[in-house]
Amino acid sequence: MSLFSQSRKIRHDKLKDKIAESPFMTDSELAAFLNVSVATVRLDRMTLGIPEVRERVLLVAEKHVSDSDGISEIIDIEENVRGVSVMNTNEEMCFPGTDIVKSQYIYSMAEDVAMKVTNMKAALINVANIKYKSAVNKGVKLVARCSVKSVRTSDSLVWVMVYNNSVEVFRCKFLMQEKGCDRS
Amino acid sequence: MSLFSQSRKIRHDKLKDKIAESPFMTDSELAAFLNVSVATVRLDRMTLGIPEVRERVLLVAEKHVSDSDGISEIIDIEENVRGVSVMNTNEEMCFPGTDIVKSQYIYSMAEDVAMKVTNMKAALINVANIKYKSAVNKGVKLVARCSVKSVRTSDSLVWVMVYNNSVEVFRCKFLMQEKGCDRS
DNA sequence: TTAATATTATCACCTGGTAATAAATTAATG
DNA sequence: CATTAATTTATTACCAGGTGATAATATTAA
Repeated sequence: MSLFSQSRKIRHDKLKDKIAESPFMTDSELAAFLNVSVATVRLDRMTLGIPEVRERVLLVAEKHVSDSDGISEIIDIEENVRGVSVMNTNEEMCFPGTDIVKSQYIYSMAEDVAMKVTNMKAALINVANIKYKSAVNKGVKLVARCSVKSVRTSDSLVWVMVYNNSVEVFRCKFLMQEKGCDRS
Repeated sequence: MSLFSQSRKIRHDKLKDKIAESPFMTDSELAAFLNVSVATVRLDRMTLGIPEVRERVLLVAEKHVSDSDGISEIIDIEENVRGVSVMNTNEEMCFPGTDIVKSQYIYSMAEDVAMKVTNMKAALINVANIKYKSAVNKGVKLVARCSVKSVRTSDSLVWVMVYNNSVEVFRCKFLMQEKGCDRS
C-alpha cells in the first residue's frame, strides 16, 4: 500500500471517529476539521457508507423514541395499598452482547411503581432488600405487583414483586421516605 | 369568536397534538393529514411557534445524546479486588419537578462498577442490601468505590459505596453470579 | 517525465424549508 | 344581494445541506 493511500486511511479513521463522537457535524465542518475540501469529505463518506448529517440526526432521534418505550406503565392502582405495572423488556436494556436484562431496569420498574403507589413526588429509598430469582431476557412482558405493608408519618414499607409470565423473577422491600430528608 | 376562527382553533389543536405524537412529519405530510394546503400548515406553525421538521428532529436527537452522558465512568480498577467510578448527575435523572436524583440511577452506577470489577459479562445480582444515607441533587459528581469481599466459584460478594463530595450517600452489598443461572 | 492515483472544483438538481406578496375563497354584515 | 373582512391558497425568490456526474488539478510512484 502506498503512502498516499495510507494518509487517506488515517483520514478515514479520523472521519469515522469524529462522526461517532459528534454525529451532527455538516460536511463543511468536517472538511474544516480534516483540513480537506468538502468534495473529499463527500467522497470519503460515500466510500465509507456514512449517510449525510440529516439522516444521522434522524437515526439518533429515532433511537431516542424507541428507547422511551422501555418505561413501565401503571395499569392498576389503589393509593397507599397496592399497584400493578407492566414493562416490556428490549434489546437496549441488556448487557452488551447478551439477551439478559440488566437488573437496574428491573430495579427502576420496582422503584417507579412503589413511588406511584405511595404517591410520593420524590422518594428517598432508605433501605432496600432485593432478591433476584432468575435472569430476565429481552422481549418479555414483566408485571410488577406492589403492596404497601405499613404507612407511618416518617416512612412507608413497600413490597414489590416482579413476574415474568407468572414466574417471580424479582422481589424487594423498600423503606421509603418523602423527599429530601437528610439522615446520618 | 366567529365560526371561521373556531375551525382554525380546532385545526391548531390537531396540529399540536399530531406533532407532539409524531414529531418527524414534514409540512406536506401534515397538510395531507389536516386536509389543507402546505401554505396553511406553514402559517399555522408560525403562529403557534412550532419549528420546522429538521429542527424538531434535532431537538429529539440532542436530548438523546444529553441522556447518555449520565453514564458512569470507571477511573480506576483492580480486577476482583476494587474499583472506582464517577458519574455526574443531571436534570434528567431527577424526579419530575425536583432536583432530587432517582435512586435507580445510583443503583445503576453501583451495578455497573460491580460488574466491571468482577469482570462479568452479564451478572445476575441475586441479593442486594441497600442503604441510602441521603438524597442526591442534580449537578453533583458522585464517586463509587467498590470492593470485592469474597470470590467463590458460585458467586461473589461485593460492596459498593457512593460518595458525594466525600459524604457517603449510598451503600450496598451485592451477591453476584455470572450469567443466566436459574435458581428457585 | 509520464502514468496512475488522489483531490478539488463545478454544475445541475433535490428536499424541506423561510419570507414576502398576491390571488382566491369563505363568512359575516350592512 | 353586494360588499367588506377574515382566511386560505398560490407563487416567487431564496436558503442549507446535501446527491451525482464530470472535468480539472495536484500529488506520488514508476
